[in-house]
Amino acid sequence: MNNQFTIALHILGFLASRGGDMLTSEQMAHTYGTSPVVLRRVLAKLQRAGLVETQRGAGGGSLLARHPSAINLREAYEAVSDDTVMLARHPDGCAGVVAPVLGHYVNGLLEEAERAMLERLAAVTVAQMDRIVRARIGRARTARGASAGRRAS
Amino acid sequence: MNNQFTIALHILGFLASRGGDMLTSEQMAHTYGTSPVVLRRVLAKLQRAGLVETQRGAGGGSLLARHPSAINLREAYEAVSDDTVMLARHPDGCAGVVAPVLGHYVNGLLEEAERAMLERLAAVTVAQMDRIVRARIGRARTARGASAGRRAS
DNA sequence: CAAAACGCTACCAACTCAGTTACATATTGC
DNA sequence: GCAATATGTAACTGAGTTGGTAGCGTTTTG
Repeated sequence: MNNQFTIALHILGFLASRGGDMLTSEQMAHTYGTSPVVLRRVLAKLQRAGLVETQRGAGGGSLLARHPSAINLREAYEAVSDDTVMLARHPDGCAGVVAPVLGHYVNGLLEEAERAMLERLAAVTVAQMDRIVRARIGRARTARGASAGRRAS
Repeated sequence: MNNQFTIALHILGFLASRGGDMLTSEQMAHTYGTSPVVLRRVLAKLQRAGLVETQRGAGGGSLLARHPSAINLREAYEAVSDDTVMLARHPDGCAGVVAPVLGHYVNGLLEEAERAMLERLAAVTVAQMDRIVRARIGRARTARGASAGRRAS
């Protein structure tokens, strides 16, 4: 469920970059380099979480269910991670006096560490992501144009 | 390599709780609920990272290589995670104009999110962990004693 | 030399997961 | 209604991962 997060970010970022256009799973799968079915598996989770909407049939596809500024990356992570934790937890039923107490404390720590990561993800919205990607593409384009101009002159 | 982190924390915490005693992999494996070989696989990594020292032969075992206050949990994590990243990265070779740029940016974000988690882990030392576990065990003991006393009276 | 303990390799069973195939369903446009 | 297009989903497969086990060698103690 970890690679799915990367696919989810691709979907959200790609949809945002098209500014409201509907895109088919085929298109998104191709640009990511995977199969439409794999991509749709992620799309189904994002849909269940209310982040995208999809329409079936001819001319169908998917688009963002909310404004890009109202979707943060933590939501995307939670949409694709089915109740699994990132860091494995200490098992129950450890023997002795120390181990069970230690295990309980460690589990709390692991939870905190994960929360730190999720909060970092929550601080980024799809809109911010889109803005930066657009800027980079624009910069690359002008740089190319400038160097082409220099080369031409 | 993720469950190994939990085992690593068990090892470090358990060794600290014994205050410098040498413990065999058998003892530590039993309290965690796994086999000595599995535990030694983690022990080998901790040893390579310089966190524990082990002695072979009869009467052998392992102990912390440094003072518990000089070992933080991030070191433990890096000792057991062999160059693997926690969050899968965006693949190379995406098609189109947007996807490669988006992928590059997303990878930076994932790195930041992981760093946030590691920094949270780095803020905790084995000594702090040990102090809290000791306190909890002590509290549980007095509570048991008090309720036993109340019951007896 | 025997016992205890680690070190390491090889192998197995279970699990996960991306990818593929196949088929059902929904929508559009003729 | 029919054909074309797209999603929805289930089943299967092959690769990779991992915890557990067994076996053998090595080191240390007594």
